Amino acid sequence: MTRGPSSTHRNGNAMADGPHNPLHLMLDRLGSRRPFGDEDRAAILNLPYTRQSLGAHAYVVREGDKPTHCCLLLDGFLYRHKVVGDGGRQICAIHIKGDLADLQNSLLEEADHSLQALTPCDIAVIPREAIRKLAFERPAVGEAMWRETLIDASISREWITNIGRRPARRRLAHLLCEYAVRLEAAGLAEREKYTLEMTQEQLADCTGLTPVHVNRTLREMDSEGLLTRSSRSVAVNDWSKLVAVGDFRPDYLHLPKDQMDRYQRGAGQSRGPLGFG
Amino acid sequence: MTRGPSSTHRNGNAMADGPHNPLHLMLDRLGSRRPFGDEDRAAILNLPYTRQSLGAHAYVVREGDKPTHCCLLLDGFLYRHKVVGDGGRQICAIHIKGDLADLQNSLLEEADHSLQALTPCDIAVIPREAIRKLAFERPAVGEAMWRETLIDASISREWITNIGRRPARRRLAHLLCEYAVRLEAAGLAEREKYTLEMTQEQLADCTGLTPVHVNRTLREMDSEGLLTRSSRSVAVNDWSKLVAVGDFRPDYLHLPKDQMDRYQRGAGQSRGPLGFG
DNA sequence: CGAGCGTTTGATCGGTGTCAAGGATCGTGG
DNA sequence: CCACGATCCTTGACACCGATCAAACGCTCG
Repeated sequence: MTRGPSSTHRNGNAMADGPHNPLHLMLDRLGSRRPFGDEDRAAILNLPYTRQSLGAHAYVVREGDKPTHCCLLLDGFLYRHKVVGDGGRQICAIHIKGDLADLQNSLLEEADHSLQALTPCDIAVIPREAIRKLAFERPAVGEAMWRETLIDASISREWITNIGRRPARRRLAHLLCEYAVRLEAAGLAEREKYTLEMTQEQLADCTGLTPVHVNRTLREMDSEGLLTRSSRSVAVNDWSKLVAVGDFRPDYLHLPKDQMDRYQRGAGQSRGPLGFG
Repeated sequence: MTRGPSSTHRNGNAMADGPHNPLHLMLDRLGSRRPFGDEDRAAILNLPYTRQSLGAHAYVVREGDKPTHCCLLLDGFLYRHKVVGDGGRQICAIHIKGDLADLQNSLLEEADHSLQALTPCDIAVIPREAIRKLAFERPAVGEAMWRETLIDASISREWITNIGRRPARRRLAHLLCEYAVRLEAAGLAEREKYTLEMTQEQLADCTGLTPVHVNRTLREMDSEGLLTRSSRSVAVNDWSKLVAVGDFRPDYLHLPKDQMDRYQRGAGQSRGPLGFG
């Protein structure tokens, strides 16, 4: 239940940019908007890190911890959540391969929420001091990291809106759209056919609903032909319809422009009133 | 309804740190955790800015805009909100005097939500390029600004949790606690007696409830003696009880340590089960 | 084959939303 | 200083979405 088993260690050195350095993932992510110069690249690839494997449900950070490291997700899925006084759990973010899952812990002293493995994961754990040093010595990298945290915050705002102002159907559809677009944008799946690595209980914790109600709603959407489920995988039968039901506009994901165009108007709707109640 | 009337202009110059420079507010906020050196201080105080007065409901930024400036709130209250397809509004943040209300717009190209005046406001509007330049040339300042955005994100996560997993009573109580603590921490009011600059409709838009239900719930809390309302001001009769009802733990606000101690345990409860349903 | 977990289903309850109307308050102009 | 309109607050009756409780079902993996 806590930290996973296998763990290799390795430090920055002259061979840092060998092809199997997992920090390439971080480099790609941070450099996606504007490519880095050689020195910036080298600085990222020379970051010290420890590689770890986590079993499902393993904690990376617990609420209240004073984190010493940040976490780059190399494979699998992580989620972040908070717990309320009566035991309820609220998931406030899902992370996919390539995400820097808790950059905020590099500057804030105490973790205000927990970070946990959704599926078995591989992560690279980077000392928070190294992250800070990099951020402030190499402005281009610092900007990219700051930017990542800002996008994370933008997604949080959309979740607030989703949970606060959309009924269950739309709420779930919106989550499915977001998940699909992020997976596809990361090159991990097609937006119309992917594996949803969440139980219905976890979906409920993302959306502020009950597992039972998630079940009924999903089932309803399935029987209407909106989507097709089998075990954990989801096939979206009609993307533009799902977008309409979910009231989904991807602007808040702040994707690179070329990617944005693919989602901008799944069916032509944008700000107008909603179809497909 | 849009931008307010009066507007003086002024640029960075040798007299920048005169006593009436409104950027002192920014300096105090950013330097609250760790004081700046002289050069950092000067760099902040020499930032170019334009001063503006806004009427209530005036927009500073609209969703979809490509902002060219960031906004330092000198006086009054601002709020940020998103609108869903069927017209519902969700407020996702409240800003008080001294807040840098939309720092994210310094790095993200397109505003993913609107920024609007809750009350008549004075703001200083700073070119986004100047903010970026400052952030990356003066690491100590950049770190403080990044940190501000991270705290903002932390509050967003708490709102997700509040809206997603707490019933109306707790939800409202939580919001009242947060507001009180932030006001007091900024030296603007006492946490047990302050003016709540929001209509019940706006409270509803913060909490994902209906105005009618906000009214009943508030009224119920009033008649129970939890709080006393008169026009817009709120007197908290029993802080520790409100904290208990609101399931409020202030850690997520990441206040400076000395301030934190005052709120940490209003009544001794912390993670345990809740009293006062 | 059994245990454990996740899904499905039905019956019922209750918290919040909706609709509608009346009352209070406040700023503004006559 | 009063009248007026606009905005906000208050209240009641009722509807409904989603929660709760409880049980059975179906995978999947030792």
